[in-house]
Amino acid sequence: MFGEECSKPPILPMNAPYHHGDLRAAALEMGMERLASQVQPDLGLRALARDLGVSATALYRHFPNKDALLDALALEGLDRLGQSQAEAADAAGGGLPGFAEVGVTYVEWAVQHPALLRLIYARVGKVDLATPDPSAMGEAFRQLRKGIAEKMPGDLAPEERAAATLHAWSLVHGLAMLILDGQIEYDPAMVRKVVLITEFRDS
Amino acid sequence: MFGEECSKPPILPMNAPYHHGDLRAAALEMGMERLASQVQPDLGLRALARDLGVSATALYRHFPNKDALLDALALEGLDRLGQSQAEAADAAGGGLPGFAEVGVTYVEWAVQHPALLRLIYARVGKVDLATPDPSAMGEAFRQLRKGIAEKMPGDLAPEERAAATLHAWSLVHGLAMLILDGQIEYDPAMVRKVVLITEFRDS
DNA sequence: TCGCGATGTTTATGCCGTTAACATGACAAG
DNA sequence: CTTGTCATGTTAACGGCATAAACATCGCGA
Repeated sequence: MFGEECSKPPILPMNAPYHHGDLRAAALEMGMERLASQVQPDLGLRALARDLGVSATALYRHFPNKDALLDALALEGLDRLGQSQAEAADAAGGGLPGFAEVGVTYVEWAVQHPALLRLIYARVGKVDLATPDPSAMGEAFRQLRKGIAEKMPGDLAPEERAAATLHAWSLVHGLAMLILDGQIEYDPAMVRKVVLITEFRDS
Repeated sequence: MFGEECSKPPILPMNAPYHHGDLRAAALEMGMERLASQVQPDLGLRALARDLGVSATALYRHFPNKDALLDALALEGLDRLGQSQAEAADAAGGGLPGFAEVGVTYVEWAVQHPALLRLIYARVGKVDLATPDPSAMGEAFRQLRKGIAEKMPGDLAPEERAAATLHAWSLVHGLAMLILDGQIEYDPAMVRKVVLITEFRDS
């Protein structure tokens, strides 16, 4: 396979319990690394398998297809995003300033994890919402939305509240996307200012 | 090629001046058709060529590569979007209500041309902004931004004005993207309400 | 000890974008 | 009218991709 003599794997740890150890985890880890370090990461099954020192089709023992692997990565990213927002909400304390801080955090997280955020929305756009599909993907996103709605302060009427939540989410998402697409340069002060325009004009 | 007898093209018009007539225009037209009628259009060179009744590599006489074809389609879409917004601005008259109407129009256009809007932003994200690249793509987008900024009413300080413009653009873009990704259902009344939250709170 | 199932490999199929070599046919120069 | 040239289109080929099927290997439990 690799050479005529010596052990099979080149430099890999010898304590591999199975053939590889834990290929699924290794693949996800490598995928997350690429999403974190590259702007347009190559997440092809062959490329991944190659750099994992494994044959081209080995990953099919752990994922039914490429989409499943991408979904798993997007799910992990969604979890991290929600976590960052929860931390920001706690750190800022409740109220209007806290809510604004959650929005700013969304944009900053997007800037720090551009490829991952893109993957998340690329994948979430392909799940069928009508079907009662409790796939982790849809559920995680429902959680994210719920989190936003819950942190929304104020004593508005339910309808106004829904509109305000949607407004806030749209604003930070659009701002993040425009920055990621290079349409506007990232300026933390500007981001904060733009987000606060809405939040602090409230009543 | 097609048969042993009769004319070469199956049912195509006989008045084709050249081999095909105008393959470039035909390819772009078919691409736009697919972008308009399909959610996830197949814009592969082979698929396009196949349905155009032409060999797989014929398009390379008119486009250096696939990206160039996609860029041409995105450029056309960008032009149509700008046109829609200009019309909306005129129809609504100036002032704050007119500006809000431009925003609503952006979202509605996105809903009516989802694949095309996606293509636009997918392509515009790949142009290098730093380089003095006066490619039609970058120029068209600068025009779009300028249009938004110009229609922005009010007598704010320049800095406030910039922030408000960015705010408005982010809001409608984010709203459009969330609808396209199926995160929120399209409701014209809700869209209008959400957009107006900002515009009309302006003192 | 043995075998079975999980994991990985090999091989193959059909798609894709892209290139190079060749064919065709419209139009201009002679 | 002839001829040549260039734009346009075709064929064949290369490498890469996702995926499937058949085969190989190894850990672990009966």
